[in-house]
Parts: sequence; C-alpha cells; structure tokens
Amino acid sequence: MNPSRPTIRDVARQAGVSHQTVSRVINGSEEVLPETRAIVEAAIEELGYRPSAIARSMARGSTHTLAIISPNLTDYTFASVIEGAEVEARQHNYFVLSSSASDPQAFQGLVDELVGHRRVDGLIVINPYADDRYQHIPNNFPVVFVGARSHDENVCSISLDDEKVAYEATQHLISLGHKRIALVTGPMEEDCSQDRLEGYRHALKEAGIPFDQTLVFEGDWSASSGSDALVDFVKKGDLPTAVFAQNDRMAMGVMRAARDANLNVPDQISVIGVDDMPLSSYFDPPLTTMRQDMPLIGQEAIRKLMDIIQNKTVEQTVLKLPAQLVVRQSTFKGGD
Amino acid sequence: MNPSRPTIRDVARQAGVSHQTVSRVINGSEEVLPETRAIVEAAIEELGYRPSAIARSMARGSTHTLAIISPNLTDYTFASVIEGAEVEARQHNYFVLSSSASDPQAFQGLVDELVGHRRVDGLIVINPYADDRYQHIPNNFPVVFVGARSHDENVCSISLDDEKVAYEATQHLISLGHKRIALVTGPMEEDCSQDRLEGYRHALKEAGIPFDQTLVFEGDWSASSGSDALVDFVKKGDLPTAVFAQNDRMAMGVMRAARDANLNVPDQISVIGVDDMPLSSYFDPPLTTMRQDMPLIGQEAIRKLMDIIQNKTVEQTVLKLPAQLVVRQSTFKGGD
DNA sequence: ATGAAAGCGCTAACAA
DNA sequence: TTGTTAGCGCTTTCAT
Repeated sequence: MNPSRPTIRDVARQAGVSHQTVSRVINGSEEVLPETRAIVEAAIEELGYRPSAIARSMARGSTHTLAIISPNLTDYTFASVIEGAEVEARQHNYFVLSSSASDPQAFQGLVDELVGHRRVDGLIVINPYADDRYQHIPNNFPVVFVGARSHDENVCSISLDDEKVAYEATQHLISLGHKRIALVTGPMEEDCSQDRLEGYRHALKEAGIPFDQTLVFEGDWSASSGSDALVDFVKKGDLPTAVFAQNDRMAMGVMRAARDANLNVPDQISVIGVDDMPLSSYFDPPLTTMRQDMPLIGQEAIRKLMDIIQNKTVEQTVLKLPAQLVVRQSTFKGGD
Repeated sequence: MNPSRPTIRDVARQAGVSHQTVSRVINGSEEVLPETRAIVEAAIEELGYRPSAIARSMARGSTHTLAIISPNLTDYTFASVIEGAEVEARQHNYFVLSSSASDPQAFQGLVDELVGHRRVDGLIVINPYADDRYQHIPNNFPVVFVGARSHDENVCSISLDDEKVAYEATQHLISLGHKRIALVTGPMEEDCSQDRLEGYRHALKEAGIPFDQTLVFEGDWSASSGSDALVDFVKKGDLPTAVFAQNDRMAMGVMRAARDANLNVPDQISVIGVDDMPLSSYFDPPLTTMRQDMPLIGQEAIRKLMDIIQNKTVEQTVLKLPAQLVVRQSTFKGGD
C-alpha cells in the first residue's frame, strides 16, 4: 500500500552492516556491539523502519495472533470476556481476532479458516453449548474453553463455578424464608444451565425443600423468556414467593411481567439474577444478583492459553471462578 | 506446532505436477486442464492440504486482515457496530482484529502496531471523540471513521445522522405538547453530543420555544449521569415536563431518579432516549426511543473500507444513517 | 496449459 | 561480534 516500506536490508545498507545484524538489533540480541547497535538504531530511525510481522510469522512459523470464537459479540457477558481477553493478550504482545459463530457449521468453518490456514497460534472458545463442536478442533492445538465443562481429556476450560453460584443464590432466597422458589434456566443444552440447576437443587435439598418440576421454566437468557416464565407460573396458579433467574436479563423479564400482573417485587415475589450487568442496579427495583467477573475469566483464559503455547504442556485444567452475592432490593423475606 | 503440514510442493509431488500448477488450482485459475485440476484436487484432499494464509500474505503483500479500534468492546453500541463489521468482513473473506484504546496514547500505540507492524489492510475507528487522533494514521491508509464527523478531507466517515435524530426526538416531545424540554447530553467533546444538541436546538427553534441553558445537563452516557441530571433539575426547581436523554442508558438513569423523586413517568415527566437497547422495552415504563441500527453502520463501514482498498479511491464520503422513532410508554402528552 | 526461477522480509544455522 | 547462506510457503514473472 505504502510506497514500499524499508526492509531489513535497506536498514543494513544504510548502516553499513549485514541484514543479519539488523535482525539481531531489532530482536534485542546481546551479541551486538553497543556502537554497532547505535548505528543500526540510527538507520532504523532515519528510514522509519518497522519490522513486518508477516515476514516474521513466515520465518518463525507462528503468528502471534489468537482467536476468540463466541456465539456473538454483543451479549454483555461475552463482550466482557472478550475485552478481558483482549487486554491481557495485548499485554503479551498478541492480537486477537474475535469472530462470532452462531451455529456449529459456522463454527467449523471458522476453525478451519483460523487454525487450518494457520492464522492463529491459539484459540479461545466461548462455548456455552454442550455439543461436540470442540471435536472440530485439531488435536493438540492450543485451545481454552470458556463457559463449558470439559468433555474431554487434555482440554482446558474456565468458567464461573455455576453450581456454587446457583447454590448461593438459592440459599440467599432460602435464608429469607422462601420455600416456593421458582427457577428460570437458560437453554438446557448448555452446561451452564444444567450446572446452575444442579446448584439450585442442591440448596433446596439441603434445606429440606422438595424439588418441584413445575417451578422450573426453561428460558433462553432473553428478557422476554423471563417474562414468559412468570406468566407461566401465574397461569399455573400457586405462585412461587421467589424466583431465581439464571441471568439478569431473564430476571428483568420476570420483574416486568410481575409488574404487569400486579405483583409487587419484592413484597409479593422476590427475584434474584446472575451477572450484575451494569444496568442491574437501575432496574426497578434494583436487582439482587450474583456478580461475576467476566473480564477476569477472559484474562485467565488468555493466561492459560499463553501457558499452553509456551510450555506446550497440554494438561487438562478446569478453573472455576466464584461469584459474589450483591443484595439489592428485589429480594425480601417471604415464605408462609 | 503440528508435525509439519503439507505444503504446496508436497501436493505437487503427490500429483506429479509442478507446485505452480497447484497454486493455480487453489487460486481457481482458468488455465488448468480439468483433468489436471482433478488430479491436484485429489492430492489436496488426500494430503489434507490447506494453504497457509501467512505465506500468502508474504507473497501478496496484503494480509487480508482489518482492524477496528474502539474505546471499549463491551458497550452495547460499540459491540453492535463491531459485530456488524465482523460479519460483513467475513463475507469478504477478511478477518478483523478488534482492540480497545481508551486514551489517545493507547490509540496511537495501537495504530502503530496495527498499521506499521502487523500491516493490516485497513482500519475502522470507532471514535466518538473530536480530538485529532486521526492525525496519527498514515496518510492514504485505508480508514473509515464511525461515529465522528470528518475533520479532514480524504477521510470517510459513517455515523448516525445525529442532528436529525435529535431533531426528531425533540419534535416528538414537542408534538406531545411539551414546552419545557430538558436535554441530557453525552460528553460535549464528542461530535455526537454536539450534533444532537444542535438537532435539539433546531427543533426548539422551529417550534418557537426559547433555548434554556439551565435545561441542559452534560452527562457521560452512563445511567448514573442520567440520574444526576434529573436530581439536578429537581434541585433547580421549575421542573421540565420532558427529558430528551441522548442515549438509553442515561434515559434509564433519568427514569430511576424520577421514581426516587416521586415523579411519575410519563404522567409528570416524559422521557425519550436514543439507541433502543435490547432491554429498553423492559424498562419501567418501557422507553420511547430513537432506534438506531448499529450493525448496519458496522456493515457499511466495512463496505466502504473494501471499496477504498480495492479501488484505491480515497474520496471523502460522509454517510449519515437515519434512526426510527419507537414510541413506547415513557412519553406522554404534557405541557402547561 | 504447464514449468522454472525469482523473490516477498524475515530468522536460523553456520562460518568467519 | 559479524556476515553468509538457506530457507519459511506461497505468488509472480517469464519461458516453454
């Protein structure tokens, strides 16, 4: 594009040394006389030389580029992971290509393009689906999964400790005296939803509250599915006194539908979510939720990936991060 | 990483042709006999050969990679632009590196790294700030600005038609009978905030309503700054009957503070925002807003960029997209 | 229609 | 400490 940028050889000529010496200088090799170095650096400065990452990749066989594949880039949860990852990657002098793949086919195409054509050194998959898309990734290729359990040996994954988070959320409700606690889940084919269901059941069991399938509604993470859930509970009669929504958006939908049904939150029905989105404290009422640190998850994912790439140690790691209960005004004592 | 993948020469050997013929086949050249092509394709298949993007970049001198620099990756507005851009770029077989740069210094560093070192083929800058960071970008480098006016010749920009959007929002309020219409702006150093102020003033003027500086509050796009705005108006006494917040988040803050001040929305005070975030219809009350299509902006940005890269035509283009009024329940007739 | 040679800009041996 | 010689895997002339 630019009228032929200077190359390592132009610099060499200008400095009166061999191109190899220039290479040594730009790579910070010790084996260069300070004065030689100075001359070369002067030449670099004068010519405005910048090494080409492509040529480097070519010679070294690695691109210093990573990729993140996410179902989408706009969901606040995903975007936060990506941002955390991006910042950490830059720290290590890596860039990251983020792409979205909504279906398995797009995912496979992306992996092929990214890994097959050797554009990237490593991969992070934000993959809430418990399908076997990881199968499409070549063996031994550096990859870290975010938000899904490991289904395989030799696969690293990082996620929220979903079971624990759900356990704690449910317990918060129980500690408030609630006994009829409804659950609004994400899509049940996602690990995350299942684990949170598990935590919910665990807390119930521990408190001696029988599990009631009619109090469980499968949503899809959207606010409208939260609304649907509450409408459904109302229709069934025998309302719950509290609802644990597996994310804040659905919690918001629950609250909205409650308002429409003339149910006061939290007086008549308590609601707790998961995420602590930036707007959660602005809901009406401000939402009690389990705060999770998504950027940290992204950061940890990159760290693990760097570790795999550098040490080629592909030992399985499963990291589960905690969340923190943030009590606001959507939960209140209840029960009979 | 992988035990040396097959190269073009391996395929050539396998197929009994020259590596050049293989090159022709993978590039879809016409000048290959169908039977030769078949043999080569069989060899490719058999060996599982995939061309190396790096080697291609090396030989062709272009990376088929674009970059997008945004203040952050999590803001819904930015993320939507990025996603729109990413999808469109994939369509053209380009990948995009998205990075965040919060301050001008980080921005400059990123540009240098991306353009000077990584040699991306083009750049999209999501740049709401009217500073001169574009100066750091080499002349004649393909770049498209999103969300900022052009301050220079030969620079392409795409954004919402901010003035018109603000004009229409204000007019909606006016048509409802409002005369005391407050404005909550984004940071005034952003083009976007200024243009929206302009549109607001324009609508006011046209309706013969005098502009009142005390009704203007400078926020920072955050919900809390929206709250601050309303608190400020309350403190000043002589409340507005309507508030135009320059984005939905601030509108949400306004509504929340109104509730806290026992002001009913929309009966006592109407509120309109801009964006139509996914959650806006779930606010209480559902927010009237100007819906903008951010993914489309991202898409258009990529299209323009592709055009610049391919045709090397760097003529200035300023594209301003419209927004659409979505009337929900936060605005109501008012006035004296 | 196909092949041979050269080169993209760098790094990695090895020599001097 | 520095220079020389080979590639990295492809595309691009230019022959054939």
